[in-house]
Amino acid sequence: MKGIREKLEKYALGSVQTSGFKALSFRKMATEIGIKSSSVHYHFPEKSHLAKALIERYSAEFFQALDAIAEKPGGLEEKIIDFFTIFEEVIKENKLCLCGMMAAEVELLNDENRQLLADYFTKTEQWLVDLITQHQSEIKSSLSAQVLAKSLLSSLEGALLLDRVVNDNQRLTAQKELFVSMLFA
Amino acid sequence: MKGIREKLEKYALGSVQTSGFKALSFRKMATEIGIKSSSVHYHFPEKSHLAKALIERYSAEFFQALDAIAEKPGGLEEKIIDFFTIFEEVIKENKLCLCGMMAAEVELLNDENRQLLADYFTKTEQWLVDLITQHQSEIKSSLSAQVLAKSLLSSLEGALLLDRVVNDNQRLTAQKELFVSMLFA
DNA sequence: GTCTATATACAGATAGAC
DNA sequence: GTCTATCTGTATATAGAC
Repeated sequence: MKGIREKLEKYALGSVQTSGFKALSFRKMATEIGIKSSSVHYHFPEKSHLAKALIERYSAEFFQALDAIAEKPGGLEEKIIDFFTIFEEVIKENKLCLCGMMAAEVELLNDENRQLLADYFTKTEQWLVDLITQHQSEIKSSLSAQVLAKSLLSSLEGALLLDRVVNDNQRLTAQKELFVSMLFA
Repeated sequence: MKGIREKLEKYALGSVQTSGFKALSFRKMATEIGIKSSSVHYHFPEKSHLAKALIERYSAEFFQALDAIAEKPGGLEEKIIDFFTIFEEVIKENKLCLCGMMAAEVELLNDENRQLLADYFTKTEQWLVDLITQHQSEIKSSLSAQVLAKSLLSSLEGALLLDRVVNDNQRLTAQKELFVSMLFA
């Protein structure tokens, strides 16, 4: 079947966003999909290959969503709020951003996957820098676009991390209030 | 020996802050300290007991550091910068906050340890709320102390998470610049 | 308090049949 | 592509000697 690899990745993605990469086993994946663990190894010979596939897949879908935000008509405030919405959807499912989760486990990853993870963060920051720069006239902050971008992304990842533990979304809400107030109020 | 438990906790703390709780085994702890894994079970019958000891120990030392900041003479800006410094020391060692790391692994913890983890974050936020409220006249932000506290703590945890992956401290620096600018500039 | 020895379960990974 | 079977290593945890 062509769909098996797809099912494996889908399940693995949700599992890692919930419990982390270390806690995911080929046996659990196999049982969940209804095949044997040796068959999972056909699709992903080593677990690091699965990690790579997950980071690449998650990154591709994420940057596609960012492109959609960038291309939409509307001002910066609307686009920033759309950016927040991506993270709000994640916490609603009691998950973390895949790359935020794997960032905690970075010491367990090989060099290639560490680089893919770093790329996810730096490219997202660069997307924010470009967005802010294009709408520079709409904001009142004197901080550089670089500082705003790095602060915004790490603030959102941290808010997800803590909100899931405390079981609300107050930190995500607080971050939104703070950035909207600082940039547009 | 009385010092064995101490050595075990010290090693475990550093290991979890680096690689996470799931990746730490009683065997590694034992080998590191120079005893057998069965002896580790004498001190911590189950792994969850170790998790509890680590969270409680880390929290106690952290809140002690917060008390020292609160009792020191000086204005709010100085105290907030001292708060940042705690996190800067962590990233220098290429580690995460213990509770930030375990927040990623919260689904693997039992209810008691989840509660201890949630307490760490909410108590720290409350400490920040109290601090900000006491120095309300020194800040220029119109945001509530609650929003500022939740935003500040989660921003710092997120900055640690991302800086370790990208292998610099630019996000921690950006957060400091943003908060100092927003509150005091 | 630490040891040896062991129980039981699970991990990633591979060989070879079909 | 998936299977059975298996290898090798590791995990948490316990029993009982010293």
